[in-house]
Amino acid sequence: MDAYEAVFTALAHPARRRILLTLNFEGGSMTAGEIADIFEHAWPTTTRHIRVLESAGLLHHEREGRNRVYHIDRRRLELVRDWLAWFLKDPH
Amino acid sequence: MDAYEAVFTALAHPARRRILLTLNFEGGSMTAGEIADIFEHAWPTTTRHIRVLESAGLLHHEREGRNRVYHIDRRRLELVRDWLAWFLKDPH
DNA sequence: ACAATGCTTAGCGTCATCGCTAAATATGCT
DNA sequence: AGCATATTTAGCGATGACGCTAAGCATTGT
Repeated sequence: MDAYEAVFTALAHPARRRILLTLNFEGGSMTAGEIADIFEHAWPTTTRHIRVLESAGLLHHEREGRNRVYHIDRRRLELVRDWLAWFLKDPH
Repeated sequence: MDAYEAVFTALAHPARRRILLTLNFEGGSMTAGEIADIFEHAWPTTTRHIRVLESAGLLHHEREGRNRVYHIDRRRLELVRDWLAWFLKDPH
């Protein structure tokens, strides 16, 4: 699966966009539990969304005791910005 | 369906991203047939992709004889750029 | 009026996505 | 060791996305 494909697919679901936004405004790092708490969804549902984001390279995680702390990778979003640049070259 | 949802969903499929890119480089306008020709897909498949793009507001069309000419709406892509801005505020 | 061209609509099959619940795993606490 | 906490993995069911073929419309040309 190529990079664009993975990233655009990851961004296609509102829950996943919301995870990224929340993570962003919380400073870039949150535990799985904190992320799960922003949704009404059952936790495993959120776990899967997180996995999609992570395998798109938009997140990565590290263990911290029994928590997993997820970090946003903002650089990965530049891929989208770069794709957009083909269209929005001239700022108007 | 809200605007972000429609646009991000539309961009999630490689065929649809390719339609936009091709349209962009061909000057912004192409007939349905020209668009269909860039794919191996059966024509109705492309018709549906076009419809997804159009209902996301990324395309609109007009009749011209028996052709339908599709135009890209680049302004609609600014929605994505604006969403990205939350993350990529400081240019780096 | 008829045929050809350009394109869409209808409808089907298959596979992926997304929600769920139940069970497993890993770490920490007593 | 045993229990609680944090989180994932497994697996199910419903719905939707996406490919296809066949049929339908509209416009143009003879």
